[in-house]
Amino acid sequence: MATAYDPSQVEERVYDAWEQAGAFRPQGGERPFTVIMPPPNLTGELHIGHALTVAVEDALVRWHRMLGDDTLWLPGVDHAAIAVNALVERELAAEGISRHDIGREAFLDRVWDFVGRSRSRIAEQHRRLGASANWEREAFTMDEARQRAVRQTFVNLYEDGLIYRGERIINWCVDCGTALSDLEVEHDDEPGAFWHFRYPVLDDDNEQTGEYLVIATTRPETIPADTGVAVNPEDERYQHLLGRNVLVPTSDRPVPVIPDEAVSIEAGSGALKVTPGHDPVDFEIGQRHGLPVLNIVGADGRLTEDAGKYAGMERFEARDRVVEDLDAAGLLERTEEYTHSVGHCQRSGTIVEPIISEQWFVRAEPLARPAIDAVRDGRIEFVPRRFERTYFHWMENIRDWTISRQIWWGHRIPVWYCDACPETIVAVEDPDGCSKCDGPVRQDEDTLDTWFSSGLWPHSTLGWPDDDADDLGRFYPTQVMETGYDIIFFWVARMVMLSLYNMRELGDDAIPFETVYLHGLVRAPDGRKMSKTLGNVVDPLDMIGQYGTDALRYALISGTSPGNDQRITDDRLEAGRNFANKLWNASRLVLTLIEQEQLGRDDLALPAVGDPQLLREDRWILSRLERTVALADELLRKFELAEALRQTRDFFWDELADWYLELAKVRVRAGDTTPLPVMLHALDSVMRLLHPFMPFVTEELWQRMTPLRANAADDPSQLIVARYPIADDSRFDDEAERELAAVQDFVRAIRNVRAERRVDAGRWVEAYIVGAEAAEAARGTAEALGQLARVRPLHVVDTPEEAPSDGVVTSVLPVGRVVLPMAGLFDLDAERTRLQKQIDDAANEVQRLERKLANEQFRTRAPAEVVAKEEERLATAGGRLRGLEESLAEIS
RNA sequence: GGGCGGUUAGCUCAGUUGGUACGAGCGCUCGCUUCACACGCGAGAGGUCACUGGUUCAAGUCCAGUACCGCCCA
Repeated sequence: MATAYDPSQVEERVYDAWEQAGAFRPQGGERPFTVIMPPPNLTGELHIGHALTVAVEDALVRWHRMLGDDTLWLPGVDHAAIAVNALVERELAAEGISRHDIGREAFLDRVWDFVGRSRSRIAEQHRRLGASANWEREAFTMDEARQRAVRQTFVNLYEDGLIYRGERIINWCVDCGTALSDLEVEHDDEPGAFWHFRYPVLDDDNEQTGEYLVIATTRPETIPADTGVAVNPEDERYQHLLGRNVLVPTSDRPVPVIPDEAVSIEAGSGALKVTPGHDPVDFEIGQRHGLPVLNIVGADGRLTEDAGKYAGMERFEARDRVVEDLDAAGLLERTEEYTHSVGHCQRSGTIVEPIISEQWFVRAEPLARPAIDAVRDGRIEFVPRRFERTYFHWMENIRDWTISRQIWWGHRIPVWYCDACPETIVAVEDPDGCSKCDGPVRQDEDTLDTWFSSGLWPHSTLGWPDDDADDLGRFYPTQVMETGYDIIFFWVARMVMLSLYNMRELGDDAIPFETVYLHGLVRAPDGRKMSKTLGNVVDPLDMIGQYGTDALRYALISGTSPGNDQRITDDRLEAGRNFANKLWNASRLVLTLIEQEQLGRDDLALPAVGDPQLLREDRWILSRLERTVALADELLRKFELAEALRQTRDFFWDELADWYLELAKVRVRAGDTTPLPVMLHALDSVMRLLHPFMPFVTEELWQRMTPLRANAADDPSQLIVARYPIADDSRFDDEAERELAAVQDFVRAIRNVRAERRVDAGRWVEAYIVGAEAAEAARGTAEALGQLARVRPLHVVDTPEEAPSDGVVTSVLPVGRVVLPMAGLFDLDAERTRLQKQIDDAANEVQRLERKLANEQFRTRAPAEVVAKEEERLATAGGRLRGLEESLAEIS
């Protein structure tokens, strides 16, 4: 074996072996454990966030697979309609053509080319990350099965009156050339201006009275679309103007002054221009007062004919021109700097334009109600819990969902219009002609929001709506949906709504998943969000190249806690690599020793509980192992992955490697091979415990060790499908744990004295251990204890009187004391200072405890166990103090 | 404007039902080519748990408020 672990020698080979063995397929079992992977976008490479998703989901999946559950992790890819549409349009633009030049069919051919390449790349990257996903079931939001699911859902919703078409004010992205839902608009505060314009007031004959109504706006370019001016009905300043008209200053068009509660008296001048065609709030005001709607911004962001002299101008250019013109006309009263919230398209970053447009909508409220109930009554649980509030808040204030998009890549809306009659046909199968008059039909040009199809993911991937979908019955509802908290609304909420709707025949089991586990963002080392523009993105494949997949996964898991962001730094990756290397070397030690001793399977069977072959340190490490197994199980069940990993790591490194292997080595060198079965068993368990987190190195080492194990015949040939450890509490051994804690204390105390007194690290010194009740443990482990502390000869005695008191350095511990004759190295002053310092510490401790126990309130109100514990502490500290004082007295 | 989260060792972060801060990794100091591992071993230093007040025998942990940082929604 090499002296260091080299991931590049292992990972690819191990992954292929798993896949060839069919280990990623559901293996059968009593309970299903299903996780549907959040489908990455078809665009681009996997980023570090995907790596976290894989690390967490794969850990859960591997754990459940090893528990013997019927485990399915179903991977897939999302077609990312707007993004991919734009990407291919950019490719075309580079060739100097637009999608309209080549037509819908040719355009989609090009997209499908791209799809093929991109999907295989994503799958390949997942393999590098070690994802044990069932690739045979890989799904795509645009494949045939998913197309059927989308159409069926659309038709059902339409027939139930939950999908409608209408003219509403929607968010329009001029760059993407499509409508967007509210969620796809991101609001940012931006510096802008508040322009105060004068609107001439008219009398009853529509003649100017010479009075002006001042109106403040951040969007002067929309003035030509004003169809009213609103004031608060309570506003004293404007009572006389109600019912009058004012002149729209760009257009010399009279519009009425109307009262509306929505207008704030304090904001601006207290008068609001009403532009129903270009503002959602104004749209509602306009509806209440029957104001006409003018649309003056076109789909390309340029002003339309209705904008009069501004027609044809780009919208922001028009803004400048309107300001200039009105200023020149003396109608600009003043300009105020103003920071306001501006909506941007999530994809393109372009400022979104609210416009009136005919679109398809989902009536959300009826779908939201059962979705609220499912979480309210606990059928679905969020981890961490606090996100349920966020979910409720959104669901309870839900608005209708704009689902049509004016792009070509995506699920085309399954609606046909008859050319010969007014009939509209909504159907799963393409109709041959009009169902009413048999005339020719045209399909709606638009496609659906990507999230409409991803909202069906938990059931569409399992075969819905096919009646004979075995997977649906076997794996639905799924157990865990693991994803980022940033897509609760986009995705999680919609999966709940649409799954409950489509699967409603199942009653309480219609839920798409039982638990929603939400991870946080992975940030750059400086705490900022990673972004391509900042240039601080961490590419997971680079990290794998440098440190190995296990190290990357260790770094991600150890830094994650549900719902919280984390930073990824080289430190963590190094820690992961070092840990893998430590596992490698500990295993190398054990394998080498077994080889040297020429032990066979029969010699390596772990002795049963109570077998005298097991010494106290054997019983100790086995006890600690079983406690770690119990703890890891408890933590994993609570989704506390980082803590489970840490506890296992600590057991392995701080107890097994640092102490047990060191103790055992001494015995083996002395010709006692009985620690080897214990070492082998402990390492075997550690590999199993860690496999979900660090699958490659554990699989590799386990396979090297397992042929040696006596009960290996019960095991499969690969760790990935072996059994996860279950705590055996008959191995718990409080006595051995107490005794070994004492041994560790003795060794540490001697090492501490040596370091403090600058004894050369290699030099052997004589020492006395005064053990009291720990004497037996010290005698039993004397050989190893001497080796670890580099002590020879070592005397274990029962009372202080049996140890020398002249020229010695003493440490008094709760479990006893250590005494080191220092001869030439002895320094009386230094020893007095040493002892005095220990006395001070002990005295402080005694004083603190005495004070606490003297408090009558504490004695009467605190639980008896707590009081007893404090009393015990006092006794120990008191004993230690007396011992120290005796030692000091002897040398004074 | 509403909601949520954060503020614990120099840095990044754990601390689940209130009972001596078990803290961890990295960094720092000192010493080690100890025959598994320098991707290592041993010994150390380092914290008024943001602030104020309250509940309690006892608060990093519960309650009220303040400050700063971040996120989401309107």
